[in-house]
Amino acid sequence: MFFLRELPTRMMIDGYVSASGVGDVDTVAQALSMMRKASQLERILDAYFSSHNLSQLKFHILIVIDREPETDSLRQSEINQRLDVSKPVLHRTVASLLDEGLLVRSDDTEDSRAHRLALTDAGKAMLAAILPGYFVTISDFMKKRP
Amino acid sequence: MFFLRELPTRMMIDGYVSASGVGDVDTVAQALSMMRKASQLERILDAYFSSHNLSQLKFHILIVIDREPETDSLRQSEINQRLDVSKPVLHRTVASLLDEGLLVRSDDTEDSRAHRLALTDAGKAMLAAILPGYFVTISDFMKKRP
DNA sequence: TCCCTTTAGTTATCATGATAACAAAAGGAG
DNA sequence: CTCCTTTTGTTATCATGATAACTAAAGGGA
Repeated sequence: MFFLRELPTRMMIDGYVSASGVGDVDTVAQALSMMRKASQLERILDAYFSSHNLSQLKFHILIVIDREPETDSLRQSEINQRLDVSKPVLHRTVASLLDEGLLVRSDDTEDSRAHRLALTDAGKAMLAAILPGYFVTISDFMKKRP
Repeated sequence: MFFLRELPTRMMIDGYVSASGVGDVDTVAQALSMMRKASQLERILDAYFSSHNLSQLKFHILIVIDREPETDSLRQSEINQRLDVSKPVLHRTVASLLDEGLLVRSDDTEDSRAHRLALTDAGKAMLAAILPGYFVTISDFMKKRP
């Protein structure tokens, strides 16, 4: 999360940077602007997910399973390869999705340590319900803050 | 935080979006790319701050006090006007900075509820020590991922 | 086969974000 | 001045991110 409401002007960055003579002022200004904008959009999306009793991470878990071309289920470790999140957090969040009935777990026939995770009908319905608003929210934000 | 390692292709987005006929595919793809990039940079910066026993928020608190043109101290509420963070989190983090000796607190002569928060010499030294690496880190990242 | 390393998942604990609800002081209308 | 509202700061509690350390199964080489 990037908290600064008012970004530093190029002059301010220059005051900090050129004292040390490192880095490019315009590039830094552009990066700060990107981080601020992304944080604002993240706040808006979090509120949207929250209103559907979901979170960004839960949504991403559902999405990576849903978009898999060959199969309709993934192992936790396979989800981990696709999502940049720690194992314990993924574990806890998957447990929560199982509890809420959006995912089902079945044994993996090839590895007794692992399980396969698939969307339930409720999980598919949740994705279908949430996706249009997700894209509209993003489009609207980008329109207002290009 | 935006977790998806591999962004959806425009075709995939189109598969999701055009089913509902809402939003612009290219705009959404651009927004997702921005969020992913910002999250990656945030991870790198968090690691950098962490190596100095700091955090993004602590850094931003120091910065907004330091860059104030008229005065060398701010109230907690004034910091809150400049940083997009909740009051309790700001309170806790300011307490931590006071504890670490990077900030000092003095009474506010005009409002007995409030206090004024200023950088200590250690706080100024911390900023001076961390800023060059901060800008270099951002510059390097943007160079590698334009 | 036996042993060592790697992989899958889990548990415990901590760090850092949020909201709700509160006290106390300030401020303003009558 | 008195009362009501707003502002400032705080506490309690929860949500969600991380690391460290663990078990159990799989896999691979001598």
